[in-house]
Amino acid sequence: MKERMDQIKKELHAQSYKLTPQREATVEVLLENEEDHLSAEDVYLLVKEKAPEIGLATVYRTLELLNELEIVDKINFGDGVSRYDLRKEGADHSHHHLVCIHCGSVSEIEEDLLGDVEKKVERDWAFKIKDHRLTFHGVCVNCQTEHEASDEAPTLKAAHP
Amino acid sequence: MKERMDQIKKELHAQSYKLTPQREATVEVLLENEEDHLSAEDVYLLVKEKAPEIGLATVYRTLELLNELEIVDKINFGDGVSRYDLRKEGADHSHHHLVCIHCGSVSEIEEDLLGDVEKKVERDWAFKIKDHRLTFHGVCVNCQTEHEASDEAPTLKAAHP
DNA sequence: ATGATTGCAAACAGTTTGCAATGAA
DNA sequence: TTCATTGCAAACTGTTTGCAATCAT
Repeated sequence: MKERMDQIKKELHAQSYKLTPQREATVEVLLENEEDHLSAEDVYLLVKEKAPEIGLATVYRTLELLNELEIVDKINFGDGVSRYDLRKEGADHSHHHLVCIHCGSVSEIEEDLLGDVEKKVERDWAFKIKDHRLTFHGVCVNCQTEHEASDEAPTLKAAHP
Repeated sequence: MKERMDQIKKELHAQSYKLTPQREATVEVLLENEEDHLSAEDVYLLVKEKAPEIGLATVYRTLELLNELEIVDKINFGDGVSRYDLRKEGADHSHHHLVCIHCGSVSEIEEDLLGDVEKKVERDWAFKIKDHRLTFHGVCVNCQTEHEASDEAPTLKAAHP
């Protein structure tokens, strides 16, 4: 985690952006909540604990900056809120998401499942792909078992295989 | 197109929703602009030509209704606007989109490219998929050729193969 | 020293809602 | 007739912006 932070600092410097305490605190929050999909407001509240003077506008500006630097992906699950998802170190694409339509939980698929599909799209549609957004809407394991006999039994325990 | 309209009317009736002129005009607009990805405001302006008294709120309410009935998919390309995409007759999933990061154009892939991927996700993540959102961000054919020698020559003419 | 960055408040944009009036069934 | 639906305006929510003060370099 420390290394990732240093690397991000380096990237900011490389583009001659200043490393302010506010930016540092924001990145810290993102690192500490890698698993989550925080909205700007969420980030704001968490950053406030470390840097109480920070303003919401600064959080927005920082998140936008991180998005431009491709450190973070701005994603959107259809509620009217943008969420910010830290990229894995070295990842060159946004990862996939599973959104449960019962409980609202969001989990991630880090494995890239689109390799073949992208090849096909680039070939058949002559479209040069730079990034993607893939989200599945459905029912997560917990909700499947809670909500009585489903018509198709779940096979695995969840978690990334 | 006429048949699709009748079918939609039937679906409204089936759920005992009333078929008002405003709803009819809205559906008409969606049918006449199937290729586009209209925002609520876009739809509003177009519907106003047929039914000048209509209010924006009614358009929003109608689009939400159509979304619930799965006649339309509410999609979001990351600008802060929801867009409404008419489903193909009988389609049980949202189709895929290609968004050009140069010119902003959006085109559609109607072929379902996710069959295998979904099988894998359902199996390995024990997630019951109900729908998906897949968008590729990249450079469309036009922009590839305009913007000088790209490092990889486009092979096809675009359009759905 | 100096231009980038910040906090604040005000401005915006898209969407939702309360309510009296209207209209489809 | 009767309850869903509409139009309007006002309310809301998330996000952006202008500006003087501040701070990293």
